[in-house]
Amino acid sequence: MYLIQAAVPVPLRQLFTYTHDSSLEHGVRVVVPFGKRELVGIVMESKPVGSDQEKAATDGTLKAVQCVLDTKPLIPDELLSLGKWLSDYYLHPIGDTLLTMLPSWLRKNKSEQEIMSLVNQQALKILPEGKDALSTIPANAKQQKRLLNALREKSALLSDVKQRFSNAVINALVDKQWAVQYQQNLEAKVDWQDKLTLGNKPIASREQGAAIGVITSQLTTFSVSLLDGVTGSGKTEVYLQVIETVLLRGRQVLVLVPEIGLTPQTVERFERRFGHPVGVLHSKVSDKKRMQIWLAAKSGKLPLIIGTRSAIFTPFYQLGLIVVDEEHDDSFKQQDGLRYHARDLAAVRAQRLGVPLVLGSATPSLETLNNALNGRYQHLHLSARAGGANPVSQYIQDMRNHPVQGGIAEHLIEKMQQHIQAGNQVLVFLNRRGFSPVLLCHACGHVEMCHRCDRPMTWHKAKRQLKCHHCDAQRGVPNRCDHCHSDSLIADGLGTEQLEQALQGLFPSVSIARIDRDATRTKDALEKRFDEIRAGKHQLLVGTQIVAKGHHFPDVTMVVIVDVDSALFSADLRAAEKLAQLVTQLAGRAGRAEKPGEMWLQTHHPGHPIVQELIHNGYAHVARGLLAERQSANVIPFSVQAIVKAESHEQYKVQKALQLARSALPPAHIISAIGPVQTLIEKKQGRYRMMLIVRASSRKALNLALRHLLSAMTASKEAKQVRWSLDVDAIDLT
DNA sequence: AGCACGCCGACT
DNA sequence: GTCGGCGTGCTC
Repeated sequence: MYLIQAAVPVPLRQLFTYTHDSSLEHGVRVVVPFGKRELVGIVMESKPVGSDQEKAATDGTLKAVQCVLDTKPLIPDELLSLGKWLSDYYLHPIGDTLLTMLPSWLRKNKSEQEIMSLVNQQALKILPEGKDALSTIPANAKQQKRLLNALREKSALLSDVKQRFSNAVINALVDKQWAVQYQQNLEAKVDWQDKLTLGNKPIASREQGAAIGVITSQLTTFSVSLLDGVTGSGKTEVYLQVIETVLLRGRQVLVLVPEIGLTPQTVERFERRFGHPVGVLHSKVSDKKRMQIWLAAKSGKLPLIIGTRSAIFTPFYQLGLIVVDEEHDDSFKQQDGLRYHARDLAAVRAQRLGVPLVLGSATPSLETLNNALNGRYQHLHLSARAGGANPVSQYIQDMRNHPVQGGIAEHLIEKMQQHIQAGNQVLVFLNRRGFSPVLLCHACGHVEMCHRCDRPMTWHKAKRQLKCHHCDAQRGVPNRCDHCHSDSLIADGLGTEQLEQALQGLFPSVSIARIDRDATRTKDALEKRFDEIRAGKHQLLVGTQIVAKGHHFPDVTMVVIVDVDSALFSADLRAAEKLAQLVTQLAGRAGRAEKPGEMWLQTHHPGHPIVQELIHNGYAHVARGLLAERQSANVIPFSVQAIVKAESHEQYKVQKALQLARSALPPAHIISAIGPVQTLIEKKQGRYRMMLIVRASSRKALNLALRHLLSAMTASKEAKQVRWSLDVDAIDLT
């Protein structure tokens, strides 16, 4: 008799022990009874029954494994141990962690046969008659000729062919016996190495060459390189050439991209370069396809995987390199359930496998930049822009006492008019990230601050009060500015919708395109909107974050950033970093060499160091300045943090639960706790929300403290009455 | 998370 | 007199 410890998909931080008449390997899936239910569990430990005590348990308290789904483990040890690490680090239940990591096919009660049948794929290959026919094929059979040509060098999976050719074309080739369908075993030995088309590459610039050289000289050990290069400096070419070297050595490559960055064009570029299908993973890939790619990557059949966040959980036969493009992008952090950061996890995986990690960005996150500056990461620079100098000049619009219409300075409205009349596009950008309205003096720019925390007070319109989100101090709204005694106190609070309306009033004959999450719910709607913009259907573009990601706007010659101040005076300590990244990304994406553009930042604080640095010295300087501030305030990345969030219909319950959480923490000299304080969005769907920020100087101390907190929370009645969650390395304060 | 048990209000 | 509301408790 054996004791089997299994991870079961429930939100409980423990394994469950079952009995079985034989030993089971780690990673084997089993069906186990669980309460009144049957669940698919994953074997984590297996040992023979030893002590009498254990023997007694086998015929009493323990239940038996119901059935074993796999004859050999489908889940490799590497993933299993990564799962354990994740569960420990993010303090997330192990069963749910594995659930998040694995394709849904493995979590459902799918038999081994059913899963393995996926690796026997229908494929299409050309016959000698087909090759002969290529020269004699009638001119009107265009598609048939195209498909034959595609098959000439190598056969293709039927599912891939079907995406590009109709059934009629495929059937025609089979009927004429020019091509034949056959079973291809995707688990067969690695065979792509000699099929790659390599060497077809542009000559690298001196800087690119240097970066490629540094990375490829150490492909057999763990290292992290930050590829720090402005938009258009050719980061992708560096990736491609490094990837080529890795593939040549028979190793696989994983490329992670932000959610919005994975376009068909990107995939095509990789496929064209290497002449081999790429495994593509994102939220829209079907469960079946996902399972296929998972198996193909695991067996070594797929040389290259490109995917979003969750692709970091792909198993590999022999991984040789991980690339994370646009590493600063927040979409790499999962915001619910297992709140992992794919970029951080990429570093963990690369280290465990002893392979290099390349992080690319024009605007590196402060976490990554700090690691590059302190020498933990290699810092590789690409400064040259392929098309010459940055075509966008940046200016400050001083808003103090300046007449404003619809949130835009009159001076800029005139300029916008000129640009539109010249046949160009104008982009009006509203920065709403980490937005919390502050009380601002329109005459002098003074912002009402908390006397205790020296942080801006948040304006609560309904309660007619100012509140500090750091210490919960509050006071009434003053009538006059504390500083210059002017009575023109204003609160910013414009949304994209209102902005669009106001602009339509100002420019009645102009077509306005709104680009934000609300207007473009689906990815298709977003693509469609971008196509319209490229086609010149709209002259005025109004957008949020989303426009700064991935897309180029060649006809935009003027960019207006409406509200810089809300980022300078945000309760979110990352707001300034995000603003700097946005402005820089936008500047890189608007205009082109022969059509120089201008960018305007509207602010009541023209002298603010962040604004000044951004305009005159660029992101790299701002980022270093922000890092220095973070260091003196001893916040991330100079300390580590986690956030406990709670919500309930009753506000006092939220307070109580988080206060209990706080009281479970070690003393203040080890851990500093802030809160319970307001979340940036205080009430959502009728539920009051608050958070407790927990800071420590080391990951170890934080982890330990959170374990105390967790055991107190799971045992307490107060916590059971609220919805609560724990977010290690949290970046979301909403 | 599910899925039970359990003890109080409006219905055949 | 039952049906069903969701509070509390357990799952090897």
